[in-house]
Amino acid sequence: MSIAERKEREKAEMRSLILSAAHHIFKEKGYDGLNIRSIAERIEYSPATIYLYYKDKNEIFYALQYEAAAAKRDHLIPAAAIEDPWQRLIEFGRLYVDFGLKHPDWYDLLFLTRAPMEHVENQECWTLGMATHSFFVETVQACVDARYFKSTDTQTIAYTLWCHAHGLVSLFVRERMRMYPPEQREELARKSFAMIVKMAEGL
Amino acid sequence: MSIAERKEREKAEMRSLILSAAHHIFKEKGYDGLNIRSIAERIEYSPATIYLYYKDKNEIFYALQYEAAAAKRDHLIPAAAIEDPWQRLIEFGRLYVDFGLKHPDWYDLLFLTRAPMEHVENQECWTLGMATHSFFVETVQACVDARYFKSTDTQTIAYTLWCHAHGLVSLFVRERMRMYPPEQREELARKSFAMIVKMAEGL
DNA sequence: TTGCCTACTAAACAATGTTTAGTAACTTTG
DNA sequence: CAAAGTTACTAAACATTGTTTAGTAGGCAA
Repeated sequence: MSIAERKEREKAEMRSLILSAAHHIFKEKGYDGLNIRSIAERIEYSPATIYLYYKDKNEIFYALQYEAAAAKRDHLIPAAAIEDPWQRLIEFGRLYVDFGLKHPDWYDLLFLTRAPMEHVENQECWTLGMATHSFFVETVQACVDARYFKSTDTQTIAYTLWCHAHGLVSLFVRERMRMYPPEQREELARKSFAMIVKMAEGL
Repeated sequence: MSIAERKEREKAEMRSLILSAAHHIFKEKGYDGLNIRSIAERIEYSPATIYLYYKDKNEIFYALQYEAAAAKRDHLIPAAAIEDPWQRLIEFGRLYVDFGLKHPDWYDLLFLTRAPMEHVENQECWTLGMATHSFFVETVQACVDARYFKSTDTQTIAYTLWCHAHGLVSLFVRERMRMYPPEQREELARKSFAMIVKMAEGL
């Protein structure tokens, strides 16, 4: 069965080659510059070959989205080491915003792009995202348990904080902050983050 | 010069006819269902004719975006009548979120779509949006002036509240709330809005 | 060695944005 | 009013991009 094994390995390698090309093109040319022909050209195969390894463009897209979710998780990992739940929550939030501002393309792909959620495919990515989200909610729960808040509505607290962070990053990523001079934007984001922390203290 | 006037009027009517068709198609079939040929078919002209009235698809798109901005402004108008700045601010926020949840397509077009901001065209829409935004910031300023907050950093307060509302609507519009059962989502949004109001009280 | 099967591709198809070249009706001019 | 010019419109084509089809060449099995 060695031949079959080799073939399977080669198949996996080819999928990985395609995805890696897609990854590079996405990083260089963004969402709009990513098309099947450009991937094919980069790996020096015909466009039709791509379809032997991925059902359609969306499947490649989902795979990329998974990479974004993994990158986000990796970015947030350092927060997990912090003992104190309140400090952990703050650092988690800070890293979340930091990820969005440093990797707007990835954030866009995860949260602002139309295509991905339409069909409930892309299970792995959703699962990974949910794990990260659960870690966040658990940290809020730990804060609630330790009486860091007066409120005990973990769900609403978590959701409210998420809304703020997500809104902050989204306005950045989609360039809806034109009313503020470019050099002020990051500072405003930092101030706003500090403000929501202060506000949360009074919860 | 009557003929020239008539021609100008006819030109404006045609532009309006095209835009109205685009509007209907957008409402029925959404962003992806809106294309030049479908507009042409609806108004019973050839696709090429569209290009005699709009430079390209983006220009139609920008015009639609302006409609969305106008719809948003109209939706928020009732808040302006409220005397007390704090109550006005709350109502403004409530109506903002309400608009987003009731007209996800419009909100999407205004804040979540990639195309519009790329070139700094679409001046009128931006101007209209800025006017609405200024009204919001002025209301926050009025609250600051009336000592509703301990903080006096109007800009950061306004931005923080906007981040929350925008994040809340965005997560809805782009369906990133799958972890909550559908029937819980609106309630969670309402609770979160109430929570941010409470949090703002302590600012 | 023969026949099958796999990986791959050229070419085509379909959808959609956009341009070109031409036509018919309307308007101006002499 | 007739000739010339202009305008409004269109059919057809072109370009791009996702996707499918019909094959082909080379490895693999019998």
